Amino acid sequence: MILKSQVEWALHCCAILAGLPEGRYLSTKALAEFHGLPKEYLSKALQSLSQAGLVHTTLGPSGGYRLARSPEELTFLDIVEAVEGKTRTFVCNEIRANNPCRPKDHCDSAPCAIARVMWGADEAWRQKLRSVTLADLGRTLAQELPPSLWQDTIDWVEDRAG
Amino acid sequence: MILKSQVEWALHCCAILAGLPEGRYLSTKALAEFHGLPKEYLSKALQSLSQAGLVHTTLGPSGGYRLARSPEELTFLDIVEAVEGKTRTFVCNEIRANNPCRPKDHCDSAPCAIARVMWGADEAWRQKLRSVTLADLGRTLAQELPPSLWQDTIDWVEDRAG
DNA sequence: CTAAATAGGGATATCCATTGTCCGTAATAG
DNA sequence: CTATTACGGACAATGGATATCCCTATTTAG
Ligand code: SF4
Ligand code: SF4
Repeated sequence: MILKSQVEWALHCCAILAGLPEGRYLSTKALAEFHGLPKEYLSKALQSLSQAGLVHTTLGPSGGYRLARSPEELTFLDIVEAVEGKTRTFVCNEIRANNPCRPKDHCDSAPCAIARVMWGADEAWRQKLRSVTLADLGRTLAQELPPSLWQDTIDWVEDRAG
Repeated sequence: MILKSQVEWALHCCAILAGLPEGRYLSTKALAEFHGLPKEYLSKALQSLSQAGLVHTTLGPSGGYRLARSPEELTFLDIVEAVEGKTRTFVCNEIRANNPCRPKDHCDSAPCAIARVMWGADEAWRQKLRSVTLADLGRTLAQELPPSLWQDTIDWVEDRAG
């Protein structure tokens, strides 16, 4: 059970978009070149972000993507769920219904204990992702990256932004 | 990103094994019939449990599986990791290495901030699973299931146990 | 106005993990 | 000895993830 690589791509792209000057847009082409990713396929991930309403887009030359909300209001969970979907990682196939001892008219009112535990763990995972915003990530990166690399990256983005 | 169904199967089988009288064994065949699952494939899941040391096995007629430890010492995480593996759900492909601004001699000492957040969420998920034991599950089930069904199931298992 | 660049989306091919089946081998109980 | 079992290797079927290609509508640059 491994998250799709599109999740990593989307997170990186959002991290870059978070540093974009107000009102500017960055194209799929620029994002793909920056990360060394296949442009067409990365486009699918960005479309997921767009459909989820996390980013805003414009067409034409100098078009592309920008964040739809402030980095303070965009969490890791938003991005992960946009790409990976909101389905819980544990699916219950109701195999308890096959229990040969069970009377035919028996009807289960509630999800069983096993499913509840698994869903609880799933929720803990989501809660952790919900607790970190893009703004938090930006602060950490600014602290940890060598200042020159950080500045060069900002310049590169600004240069390619439409 | 969805857990394999073998995880659900393994959890259900362990729940049954937890109710097995001391020293008795329950075969793949019985477990498969009880849950309405393909015997050969369920066998793979049980082999995973065996390789992880969670269950003890014997061969021959009246052979099968029993728990290797007390239900108090067996957590959901043990079972999930035995079947699903211990690999973290977020894999880092080091796409930051493709950043065109990065000097060629640059060497990343630590995993980046994005990966750390994702791995933190993964750990929260595991921690939650680690906090529930098979004994906890047994107590919940005994409380929630209709007493007659509970008793019938115990009898069925006892009848099929070698 | 025209041409180039862009997001979006459908169709398709490839790869790979999951799911499932089959069979041979060694061990063990009766 | 015989039936039953766990175990493991080989293999097929399925489906989701990955990746590419191409067409369309829209918008900006010139
Ligand atoms: S996880 Fe619970 S609800 Fe789902 S099949 Fe198993 S017993 Fe039933
Ligand atoms: S998640 Fe972090 S370590 Fe992994 S590729 Fe992205 S930046 Fe690099």
